Amino acid sequence: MARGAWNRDSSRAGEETRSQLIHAALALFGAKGFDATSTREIASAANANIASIAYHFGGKEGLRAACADHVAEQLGRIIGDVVLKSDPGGDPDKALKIIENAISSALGFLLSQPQARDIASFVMSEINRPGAVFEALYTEVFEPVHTKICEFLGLATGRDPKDEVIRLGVFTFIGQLLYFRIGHFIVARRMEWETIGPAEIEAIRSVVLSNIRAFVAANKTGAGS
Amino acid sequence: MARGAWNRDSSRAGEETRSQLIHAALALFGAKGFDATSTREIASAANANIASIAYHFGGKEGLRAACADHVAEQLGRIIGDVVLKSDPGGDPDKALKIIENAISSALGFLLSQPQARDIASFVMSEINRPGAVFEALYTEVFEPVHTKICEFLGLATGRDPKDEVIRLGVFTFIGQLLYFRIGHFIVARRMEWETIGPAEIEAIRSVVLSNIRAFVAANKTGAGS
DNA sequence: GTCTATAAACAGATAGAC
DNA sequence: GTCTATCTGTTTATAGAC
Repeated sequence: MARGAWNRDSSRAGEETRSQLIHAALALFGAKGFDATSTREIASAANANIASIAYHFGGKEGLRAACADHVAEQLGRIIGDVVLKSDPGGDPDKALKIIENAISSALGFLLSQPQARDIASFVMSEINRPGAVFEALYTEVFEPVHTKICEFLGLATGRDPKDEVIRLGVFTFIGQLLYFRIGHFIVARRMEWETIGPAEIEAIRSVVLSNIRAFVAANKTGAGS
Repeated sequence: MARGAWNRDSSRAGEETRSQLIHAALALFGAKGFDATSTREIASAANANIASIAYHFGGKEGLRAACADHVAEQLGRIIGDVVLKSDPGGDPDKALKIIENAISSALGFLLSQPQARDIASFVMSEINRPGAVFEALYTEVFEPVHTKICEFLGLATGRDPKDEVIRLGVFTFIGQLLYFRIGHFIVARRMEWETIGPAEIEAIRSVVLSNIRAFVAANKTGAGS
């Protein structure tokens, strides 16, 4: 199924409906899962007609693909732009600072934006499903962002960005971030937090950033290895 | 719906069918999701009849609950026993060693056992759904294991196990582990690994354990804080 | 306990009026 | 582009024979 090749949308009203369908679908797919969400629910939530899904996206699968495109674009703006457009200019300290900023803003987005939960759930359910959605997310978001952070981490530690330790290290950073979104309820319960607000995010950020600095210190060339 | 209160299973054949249904369901729920899996598929995979699900579990929801019980029991044996029955005897070095062993075996289980993928997927989809399944997994697995590791980490760092930094720190450990299961395909693609075998697991283990030692070093009382 | 057959509800897709 | 009405297939649950 080709993505985004369904309708030419000659009118503005069509674009509006199309957009509302994507947003409603993303929220429902994220909250309940793709299979558990019926096209009737989506249309109802988007104040649109059931048949409009087939008209705009060719069917439920087309809507899933459109959601993936939307998510890739969103993530590109939120994470990608911050990371991809930063330039440490060869300064290791600046490189570490950029990584810290990227982690901070990613953490803020993941834990304070209501839409982040649905986006994260949607992405999480798609990254274990080999297919067009995975390919789009990987090549458009994961690969470029990971590569760029490896570049910065390589600079910060004085190692080759392609070094296995660097590439795996970046994944351990991402894992730490993500868990506080995935295990949201577990964390809140165990920490005895009613909600995860600014103060709680700050506590998490502090620990994660400390871990990243510890990684850099432990893996710096000349400082042991 | 009360869990496990459906049938008394007076015969051995009944127990056998019941067990096969749980195993088949867990594999399918994990691989495709609860909603995407039909009771027909489950019955077929378990070499049982469709009606047997209603007979043994009262319906599809009862089967989900039975899977949760089975998973809680499994995780209790695999992770829980290793962690819960270790005793560092007040020695900080031994405490760190126990944590390292626990992380190592959890990593081994997550990345090399075929069943781990389905269990992880199943758990992942349930921890964002407040309900009886979440409660069971939290009180029977997550809470006791997390508390115990906090105890060890407190001993290793010389801090109070209830310290916010310790409790959050343990979550960052778990996040690092889990990501290599959740982001399996992303990691493999980016690392240019065909599969994640013993050698690859060893590389991951090395980085994660190094991070944990760096955490302990950075958060030891007397060593800065 | 296990089976077949079927009921009742629901899914996604589509034809055709407007 | 949007709507109603409907087609076709599938779902879970269940009744009842064995």
